[in-house]
Amino acid sequence: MTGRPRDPAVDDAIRQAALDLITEQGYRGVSMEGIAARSGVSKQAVYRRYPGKGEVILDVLAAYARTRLPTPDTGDLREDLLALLEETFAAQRGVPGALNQALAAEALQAPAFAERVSSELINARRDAVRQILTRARDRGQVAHPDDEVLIDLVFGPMWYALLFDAGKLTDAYAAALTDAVIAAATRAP
Amino acid sequence: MTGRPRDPAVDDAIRQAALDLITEQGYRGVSMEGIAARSGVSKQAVYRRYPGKGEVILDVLAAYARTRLPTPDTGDLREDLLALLEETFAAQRGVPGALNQALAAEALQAPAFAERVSSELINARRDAVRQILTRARDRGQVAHPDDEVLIDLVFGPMWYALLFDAGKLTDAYAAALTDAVIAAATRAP
Amino acid sequence: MTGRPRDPAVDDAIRQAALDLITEQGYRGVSMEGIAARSGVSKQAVYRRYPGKGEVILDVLAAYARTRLPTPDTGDLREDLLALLEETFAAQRGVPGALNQALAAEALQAPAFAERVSSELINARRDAVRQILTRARDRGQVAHPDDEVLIDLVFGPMWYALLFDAGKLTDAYAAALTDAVIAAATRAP
Amino acid sequence: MTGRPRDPAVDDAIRQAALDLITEQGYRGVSMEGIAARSGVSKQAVYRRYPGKGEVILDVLAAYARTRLPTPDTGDLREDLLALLEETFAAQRGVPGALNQALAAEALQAPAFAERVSSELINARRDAVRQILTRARDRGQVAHPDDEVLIDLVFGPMWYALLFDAGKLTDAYAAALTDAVIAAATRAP
DNA sequence: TGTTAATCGAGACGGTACGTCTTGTCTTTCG
DNA sequence: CGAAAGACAAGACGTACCGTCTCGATTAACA
Repeated sequence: MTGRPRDPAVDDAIRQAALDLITEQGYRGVSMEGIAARSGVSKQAVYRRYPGKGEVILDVLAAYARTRLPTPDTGDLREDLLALLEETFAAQRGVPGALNQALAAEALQAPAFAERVSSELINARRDAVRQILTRARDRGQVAHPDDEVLIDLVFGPMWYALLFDAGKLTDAYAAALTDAVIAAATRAP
Repeated sequence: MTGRPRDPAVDDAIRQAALDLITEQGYRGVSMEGIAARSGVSKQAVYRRYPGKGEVILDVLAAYARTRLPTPDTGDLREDLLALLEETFAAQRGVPGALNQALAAEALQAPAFAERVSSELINARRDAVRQILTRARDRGQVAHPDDEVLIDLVFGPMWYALLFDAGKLTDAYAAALTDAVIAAATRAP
Repeated sequence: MTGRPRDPAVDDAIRQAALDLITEQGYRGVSMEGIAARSGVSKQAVYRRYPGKGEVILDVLAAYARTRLPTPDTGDLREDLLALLEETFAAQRGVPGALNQALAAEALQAPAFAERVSSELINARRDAVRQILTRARDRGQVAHPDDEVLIDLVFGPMWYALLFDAGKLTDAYAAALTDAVIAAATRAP
Repeated sequence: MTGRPRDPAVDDAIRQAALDLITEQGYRGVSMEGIAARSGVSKQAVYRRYPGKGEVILDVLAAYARTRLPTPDTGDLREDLLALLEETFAAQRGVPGALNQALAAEALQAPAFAERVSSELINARRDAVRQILTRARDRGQVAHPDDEVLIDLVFGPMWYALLFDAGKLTDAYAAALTDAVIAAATRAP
C-alpha cells in the first residue's frame, strides 16, 4: 500500500523541462514526449503525475504563483489597481505570459480543464482584485455594486491581449485600463 | 496557364465539413485530415485552398459574419450597446462561439495567424462599437476620451468567457457588462 | 543470514497464476507483470524466484511432469511406442501443450534458456524412448544402430506440429508416426 | 482509387533493415520500431505493408526462397534426399535459420500466423520432398504408403533442432537423418 | 482539334506525438 | 530478511495528423 515514494527530483526535472521548452519554443514546442526526453525521465513518470500537458503547465504556473507578492494595499484604489496591473502585465511579458497562453490553448480543447484552471488559478487572481475593491468600497470609493463585472473588466482585456496581441500589455496600457475600470467603479449604473 | 478551374462545390464541401466537425466535436475534433475525409475531398484540395485549419475556420466564420446585422443605431448609447452585446453573446452560445474558440486556439499557436484574425475579424467588430461610441460622443453621452480601451472593456470579457466559462455569456451578463461599460464611458478619468 | 523464510503460498500463487493465464490466453497473455497482478504477489516476489517468465513456465510444466506415468513396458516395441505417443500427444492437446509452446517461444529468444529446457525436460522424455528402444533391441526388434536419430524421429514431428499445426496431434497421428518410426528402427540403413 | 504507387525502394529498405537486424541481433533485436528506424522509413510505411513483424520476416524469407535451387533429381532416392537435406541444413546454419526461428516464435504467438507460414512457406518445402518420394516410389524404391508422415520425419527433426539445438544441423546429421528416413520409407509398416 | 495546364480523387511518404504496455531494477514500509 | 506496493528508465506498441509528394483521370481555355 505504501510502495516506493515518488522521487521529488523527478517532479522538479519535469517542471523544469516543461518550463525550458515553453520558454524556448512556446506552446507549440511542448509535448509530453519532449518533456520526458528533455528531463531525462521516462514517459511513464510524467503520465503518472499528469494526465496531459495542460496539467503540467498548470502546475508550473502554480509554482510561479506561489512565489507571488501579496495584494497591494496602499489605501488608494487607483494606486492598488495600478500596482497590481503593472505587476501582472509585466509578468505576461515574460515566461508566465507564455504559460498563460498555453493554459488558454489547453482550456479551449477541454472544457473540464478550463474548469480546473478557473478554480485553481483564475479565482486566486480574481480574489486579489476583489479584496482591493472591497477595501475601496469600505472607504466609499466604489459605487458600482457588481464586483464580478468589474473584475471581468480588469482581466478580460488581459486575456484578450494574450490571445491576439500580447505586445499590448505595457505599463501604459495598465494605466489606461486602470483609469477606465476606476471610472466604471466609481459610478453607479 | 489557365488549367482546370476550381470546383466551387469542393469549396462548399470543405466549409460544410469543417462546420459539421466543429459543431459535433468541437475544436479537438477538427483536423485537416478529418475535413478532407468528411467532405469526400482530397487533402490536396484542402491544402490548395488553405494553409492550415485555422484559415478554414476563419473562412467559415467569415461566411457567417457576412450575414450579420448592421450596427444598431437607436439614438441611445445604452440601447445600442445592449443590442449589440445581446446579439453577439447569443451568437457565442451557438456555432460561432465554437468557431471563435477554435480561432483563439489557432491564434495561440501561431502569432502570424493571430494577426490575421485581428485584421480580418476582430477589427470589424471593434469598428461597430467604435461607431456606437462616436455617435454617442457626438451626442455628448461619452466623456471618456479613449475609445480603444472602452472597446477592450466590451470584448475582453467576452473572449475571457469563451476561454474559461462560455456559459457565462447570457443576456443578463450582456446587460451587466453594458452598464459597467457605460459607467466607464460617461465619466472622464 | 537466514531471515524470513519464503512463503510457500506465494510459490503456489505464482504457479497457479501462470497456469491460469496460459490456459486462458495462451503464451501471448503471459507476462511477469500479469503473473504478479493475477497472483496478488509483488513483481519482486516473482523475480526473486525466477529470472524470467520462461523459468516460471518451466517450473509449472515440471510440476505437471512429476505426476506423469512411468514408461510403458509391455514387451512389444510397437505397443510401448504407441502407448507413449498417445499419452504424450493427448497431453499436447491440453494445457501441457500450451506450456510446451510457451517454452518453445522462450527458447527461441534465449539460447541459454533452450539449453535449460533441453537438460531439464526434453532429456527426460528422450530417456523414456531410449529405454523402450533399448529393451526392444535386447529382444532383437531393433536393427537401426542410432537411437538418437530414432528419438528425433519421434519428437521432431511433435514439436513441428506444436509450432504450426497443434491440431495434428491425434491418436491416429500417433499410430501413423509409430508405424513410420518402427519401420525405420527395424531396418539397418 | 489509384493513388500514389508504393515506392519499391521502400519495400527493399524495409526488407533489408529487417534482414540486417535479425542477422546482427537475432529475433530479439527485431521490432517494427527498429525496422522503421533502421530503414529510414516511417512506421506507417511499414505498417501499411505488414500487420506485424512476423509478416515482415515471412516476406524476407520468401525472397530468399525465391532464389532457391530446384529440387534435386539424380534418379536415386538417397542422393536426392541427402542433397536436399544438406542444402537445407546449410541454410539453417546461416541467416535463413535465424529467420526460421523468428518465424517459429511469431507462429507460436498467433495461430493465424502459423497458418500463413504453413501455406506460404512450409508447404513449398514439403512439396519438394513429396516430389522426391513420388519419383522414388515410381522407381519402386518406396514401400511406405504415407508420404505425409515421411515428410514429417524429414522436417520435424529440423524444426526440433532449430528450437533447442541449432548447432545440430550439420552435414553429418543430414546423412544420419537421411538414412533413418530411407529406412522408414523403404519398408511398409 | 489538339495541346497545355491546373484541377480532381486517392493514397504513399517521412515525421512527430500520442497514451499504453512490459521489462527488470530499485526503494520504501511493514511484519 | 521477505513481502506488498509501487516508482523508475527504457523502449516497443499501434494510431493519428501533419504537410508534401506522386499518380491517373478530368476539364477547361488556348493554339
